[in-house]
Amino acid sequence: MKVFKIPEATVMRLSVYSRHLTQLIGEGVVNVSSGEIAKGVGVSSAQVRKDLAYFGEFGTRGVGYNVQELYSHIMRILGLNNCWNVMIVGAGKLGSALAIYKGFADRGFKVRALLDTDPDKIGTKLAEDLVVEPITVLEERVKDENISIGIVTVPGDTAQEVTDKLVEAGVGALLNFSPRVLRVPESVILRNVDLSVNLELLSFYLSYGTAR
Amino acid sequence: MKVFKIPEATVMRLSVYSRHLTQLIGEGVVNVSSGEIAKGVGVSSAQVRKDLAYFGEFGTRGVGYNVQELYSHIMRILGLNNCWNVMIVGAGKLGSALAIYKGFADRGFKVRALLDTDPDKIGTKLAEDLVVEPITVLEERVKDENISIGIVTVPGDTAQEVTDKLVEAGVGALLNFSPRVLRVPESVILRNVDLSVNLELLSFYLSYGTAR
DNA sequence: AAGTGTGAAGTCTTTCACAGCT
DNA sequence: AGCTGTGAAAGACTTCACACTT
Repeated sequence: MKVFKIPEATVMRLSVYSRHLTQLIGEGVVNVSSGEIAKGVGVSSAQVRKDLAYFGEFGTRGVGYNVQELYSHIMRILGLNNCWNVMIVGAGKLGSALAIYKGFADRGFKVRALLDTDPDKIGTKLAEDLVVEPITVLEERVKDENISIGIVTVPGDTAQEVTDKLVEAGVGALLNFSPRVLRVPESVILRNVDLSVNLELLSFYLSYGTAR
Repeated sequence: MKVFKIPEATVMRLSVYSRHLTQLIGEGVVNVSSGEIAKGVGVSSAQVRKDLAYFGEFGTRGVGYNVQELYSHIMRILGLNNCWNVMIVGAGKLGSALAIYKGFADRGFKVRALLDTDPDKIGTKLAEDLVVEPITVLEERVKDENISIGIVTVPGDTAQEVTDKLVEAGVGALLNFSPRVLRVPESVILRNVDLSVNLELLSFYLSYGTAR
């Protein structure tokens, strides 16, 4: 399969489309047009078609898309046709919240381990099969549980250190919630979810708007 | 002040630059070049200069930027030279975690209220001056506390309802953590932080990578 | 000599508009 | 008649490269 460079924005929209389709499936809708999807998720219909066109022809001209079929295609494209094992490092409020976040489990992301350095947190039971463990078991757990995704929820000053350990242990992708720019090898996929940046964007647009 | 359309990416990078500058200030650095900032945050030096150029000329040719001065400029640009009052609706694990997230307070975002419908959660004390309140006080609290930013951390099925209430009450901007596409009037600023979308992006790139 | 500020070029992304199926 | 799939056009963003200032 020759894959052209896919815009990141396209992949993110696919994820959104797929969730909209879940909803349509729940409502028993069988067919849907690009225009209807577009309306449902707030983009243009041409955008929807272009996004899908990167991966093939999933619709029928004059008719639209079969909801169930399109959903399956997108889930496969996103690599969500089977589970991913996840490790979270940092069992603070945020890490703990993410560890039991239902939205992840629903989409096939299984949090297999939650680590921290704080002795007070170690041993805390968050769910039937999830107990906070010391960070010393990181490498062992990554290997035993076949972890491919690491989530970093430690404070900024230890984020790079934790990242290095995760990379060293062989994790292939990282989701960084710390407010630091992390350095990883080319081969490791990194995404930042900077919560403050998002609020600051609102701040900017609020300021700009009121200054008018 | 005639403001051209500023790319969203530029605003997000400014936020990142400002945090990098905080670090430099801590280290006692007085001057910094666009190249050094670029290296520190992982973008090109031309990008840094271009981003700043949208807002004025802050540097000295041949020398660079005064760290403290540039920091102040960026903070003002971002509207962070004074506080923003924030309300969080949804006191689940995520909402509660965000409510006491230090990263927000550090940057001038004050969480003045945390609401929920669940009687079991109402009354829970999260901090000295933060107790979970019933959602019925939403409008009153928005007005009394002069709330301009709402954070939505309720499950998807009530997200639109909560959003409507926040908009009705007069909130100017929303940060949506629910996995739903929200409808808001043109005048209200909306940003989505879809946690699953970010993981699914990793899933996609992992799948694509391993399929090679 | 060093490093900013910026038009111009290049690249990437979205929208347009219509041929081609059903 | 309706809606997809897609080249071509438009638009947005990034990088280049260099004149200009200290």
